[in-house]
Amino acid sequence: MNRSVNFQQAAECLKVLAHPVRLQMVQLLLAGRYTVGEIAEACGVLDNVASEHLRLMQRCGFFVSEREGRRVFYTVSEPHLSEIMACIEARFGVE
Amino acid sequence: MNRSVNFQQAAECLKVLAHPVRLQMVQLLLAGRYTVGEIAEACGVLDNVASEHLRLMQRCGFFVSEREGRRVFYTVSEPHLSEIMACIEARFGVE
DNA sequence: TTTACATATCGAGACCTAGCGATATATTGA
DNA sequence: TCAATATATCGCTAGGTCTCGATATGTAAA
Repeated sequence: MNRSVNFQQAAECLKVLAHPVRLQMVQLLLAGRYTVGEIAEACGVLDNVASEHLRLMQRCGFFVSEREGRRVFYTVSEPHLSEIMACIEARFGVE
Repeated sequence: MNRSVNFQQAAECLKVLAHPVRLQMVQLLLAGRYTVGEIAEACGVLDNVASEHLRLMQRCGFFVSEREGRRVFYTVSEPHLSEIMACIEARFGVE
């Protein structure tokens, strides 16, 4: 038993996930593809703040970005993210 | 869709989980019941450091402690923890 | 080519966290 | 009671994170 886990790397990624705004971004992007402005508005933060959060999420492989004109769209790129979010919803979801 | 989630509370608990030593503690305690000293040794940290990590885990409901004589045993008390750990192992486990 | 728009980056300040040594508390046995 | 063991707490320092306003970059429309 006790499958070998890279705790260091796992902790770094969990730390990125461990922020209320970033969790909200994950839930949003699991449902679709949105621009920085749309994400910022949905999460109630300034555009530059959203941009920095998105950059962190991108750095650890959760999201990818695609520019279209002057907009940049973000999408989920980590396959396990929906599973992890499901666990979080199971524990912290309210009826 | 988009089940309503308490992102604030979820983020706080994830932040507690997001530490390599604490992740290791979770994996250990999912497999059994151990004293502070045993946990500290297994995780390669000083007893007082382990004690502080364990207190954090206890505060957000992941662990509970039971004193027996001069020892204190810790066990997992959060039912979703094994599911969450399974997700983490699926993503960050090495073969 | 100038202007507006969308996003990204920078620098600063406030706040938080990790880990350590020292010390305190609790329990047991001599 | 005194000493030993096991755990918990405290005070400190170093380093990290969050958010903001300001500014920079990239793109398209006028």
